[in-house]
This record gives sequence, structure tokens and C-alpha cells, in this order.
Amino acid sequence: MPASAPHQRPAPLHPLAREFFARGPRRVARELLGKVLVRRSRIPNSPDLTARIVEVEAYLGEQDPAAHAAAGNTPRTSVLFGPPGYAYVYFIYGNHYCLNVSCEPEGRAGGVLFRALEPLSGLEEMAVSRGIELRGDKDLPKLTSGPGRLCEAFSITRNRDNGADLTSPASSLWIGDDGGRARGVIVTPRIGITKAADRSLRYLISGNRFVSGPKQNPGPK
DNA sequence: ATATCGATTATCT
DNA sequence: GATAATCGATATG
Repeated sequence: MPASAPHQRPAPLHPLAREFFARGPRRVARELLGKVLVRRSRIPNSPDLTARIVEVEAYLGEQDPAAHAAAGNTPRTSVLFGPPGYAYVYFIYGNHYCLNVSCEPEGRAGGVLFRALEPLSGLEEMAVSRGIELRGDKDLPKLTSGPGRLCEAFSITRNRDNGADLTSPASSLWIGDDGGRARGVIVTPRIGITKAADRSLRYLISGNRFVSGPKQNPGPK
């Protein structure tokens, strides 16, 4: 992926239609790659936090044993069963939040988990939220590579963001399209699950340095 | 009221 | 590569 050219203004972002999300999670996951997650800064007059989506996973709904929706429509999972395009945020391992967007028409569960982003703007605020210091390019993936990390960088919590409308720029959290097309998309098994671990439902941009997990081509030994 | 289980990360060796 | 940390949601009694 080419780095953004200096002195070039970013293309304008326009929101995604709710219909975009009213489809199967696999289709939504694949097409979400290259889109931009936007967070309005909590600091007045500060620029938005933005980052390009480079890795996601599809969770299929009640018939998918690895999906939270497999437990049925409970208070925790109700957003997944509601209308498409809304944030499902949950807390995991006592430490971390994870962000999903609801898919499928209302009544059917299904979602896409955000696993990694390539930061575009507001990097300093992200670093503060993550509690790290940026000393060079090598530190950038620590910002948003991983589902828990990206939530911390964007200050995403269940209280603040569960149920937020991700199709509306009026939300403090939403998804924009700048016309960028994701190239080199590959599919692998999902990460960190024990059930249905063989299904290939993880979508990522091949070779992107912000993708989470071990590098795919570490080079010859 | 209590026990179990993670859609993870940081920090070791 | 292995593992400790950590706690909310859920199931069960």
C-alpha cells in the first residue's frame, strides 16, 4: 500500500447507506476493507480521529457457534438482532473492548468485528488514549493493530458506544467512504476463537503492516 | 450467591 | 512461544 502523499488533502468522506449493512456479514466484511472509521475528538476544536479499515472478521449469527449471537437475543447481544449499521461493543478478558457493526436486516443477527486499522489522522490523541509514546514509524501499529487496541485508541467503550449509529456523521463514531478501493484482499481463519475455528471468515489487506497477528511473509530464515 | 469462560494484550523466555 | 492479568456476562443453584 502506498503511503499517503504529502501535502495532499484527504478525499471527503461520505457515510454508508444503511442498506450497505443490510446484507450478509461476509459481503459486508469484504466491502468494509478500505473504508474509514471516524471518531469525533472529545477535545473541542481538535481534528477527527480517522483510520482505514484493514482487517475484519465476519460473525454469521445464531448458526455460527463462534458468534455471540449463538447465545440468542439477550440484553448483551440485542444490538446484533436489531437494525443494521449499529455498533455492538462488548467487554472481553477483563481488560478490553471490541467493536462490531450489526449486519443483516432487522431480526436476523450477524456482525463484523473490527480487528485492525491504519491510522490516518489524530495519531497523537490516539497515542495518549493508548498510553504510549510515538518515537517513530515502528510504533504506529501499536496504536490500532488489534481489536482491543483500536478500541482503546478511539476511546470506544460499551457505555459510550454500544448502539451508536455508524451510518450517521452526527454520531461521534461512524464509518466513511473516501472512494478508496481495497486491493490484495485475502481470507483466512478467524483469530482467537475455539469454536468453528476452521472457517475462513477473516478478511485482510495482504501485506498491510497494520494487520494484527504474526507477519505473513517474515522472509527467509 | 457463586462458578465458568472468553472474538486480547503485554511481558516475559 | 508461553502465560498471567483481569472482570462482565451468563448459567446454574
